[in-house]
Amino acid sequence: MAEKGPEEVASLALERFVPYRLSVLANTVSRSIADEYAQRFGLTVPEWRTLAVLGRFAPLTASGVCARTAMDKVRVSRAVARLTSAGLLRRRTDAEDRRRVMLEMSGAGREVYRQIVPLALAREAELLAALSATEVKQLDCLIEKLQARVDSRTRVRTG
Amino acid sequence: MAEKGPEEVASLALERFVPYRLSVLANTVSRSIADEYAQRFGLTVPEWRTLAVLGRFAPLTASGVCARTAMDKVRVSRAVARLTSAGLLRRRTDAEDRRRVMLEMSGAGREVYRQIVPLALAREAELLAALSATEVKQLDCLIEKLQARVDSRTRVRTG
DNA sequence: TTGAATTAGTTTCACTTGAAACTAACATGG
DNA sequence: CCATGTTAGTTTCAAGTGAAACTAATTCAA
Repeated sequence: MAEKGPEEVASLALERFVPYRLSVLANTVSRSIADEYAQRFGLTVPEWRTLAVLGRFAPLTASGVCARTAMDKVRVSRAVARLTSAGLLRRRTDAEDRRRVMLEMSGAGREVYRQIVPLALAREAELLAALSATEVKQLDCLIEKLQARVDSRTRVRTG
Repeated sequence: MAEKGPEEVASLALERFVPYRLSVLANTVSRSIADEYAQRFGLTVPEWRTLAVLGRFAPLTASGVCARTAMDKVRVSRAVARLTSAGLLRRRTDAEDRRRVMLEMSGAGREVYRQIVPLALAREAELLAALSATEVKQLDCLIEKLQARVDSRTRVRTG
């Protein structure tokens, strides 16, 4: 990309480097949303993600949560432990296979979920308000393609 | 976005949720590059970022590194400490203001930099190979707009 | 059967992280 | 001057993290 003479050392403009920019953007976004989850609901990101997938796919096993949240089993295990002791989740050992723990939200969990979903959607909308409808579609498409790219490179680590 | 009847609770498809997707993408990308830096050079991401900005703007103070890497002063302080003890950086107390530490790469640091820059650029190119030239420009533009959006919302924390 | 291999989930441990407290040096108003 | 405030950078401490080790349950092969 950058031209360089015979004696010149290649240099790199960090502020133009896509991996860096993606990382900064994603962290800024995550951080600001995470702060709000923490303040209003006392939830961390792994906890919120766990609720999010249980809101759509309950009951799920812990590994089902892993598969749908891109979190490893250690994070899921801890998120589930905290949510359970906070009374937001119910755990039930599967009778079919007693290694498995079936997870679903309690009434209190559903109540938190009911409140947090519109908030999450509003934050997303607020972010995407920086873009036109066309750009939002472009973004969707670009993320999809880039993720497919890195997935094909990186061996998928299913905890 | 999602339709819902009077009794239905709003739900959220995590796999379509932009903040989540951005986070997963950025982390996958960062992780795969970080693994390579670690294997080949024994460098962490904060260390590499520090070298990257010193490669273009040396000499810099620690807070200059902060400003150009979006890292807080604690991270920079530690990255600088490790790089210095690895012999890749030279620290010199500024005579003008003895609180300040002027940083620049040592010969060994420049050698590592010289090797790591092409590798970083190659990894970026490999990622962007998933996209057409037009899409690369779109990506650039979208990241810019989204970052500007979150910067205007989030108070900038200059350590 | 039964013993080896596999799978689900938890715990341990060494490491990273960042807010807050801290140290040292500079600036400024009285 | 000197006391008060501010700035540069470091250290502390209480979390979060994930690889590896672990426990317990299931499957599979001989």
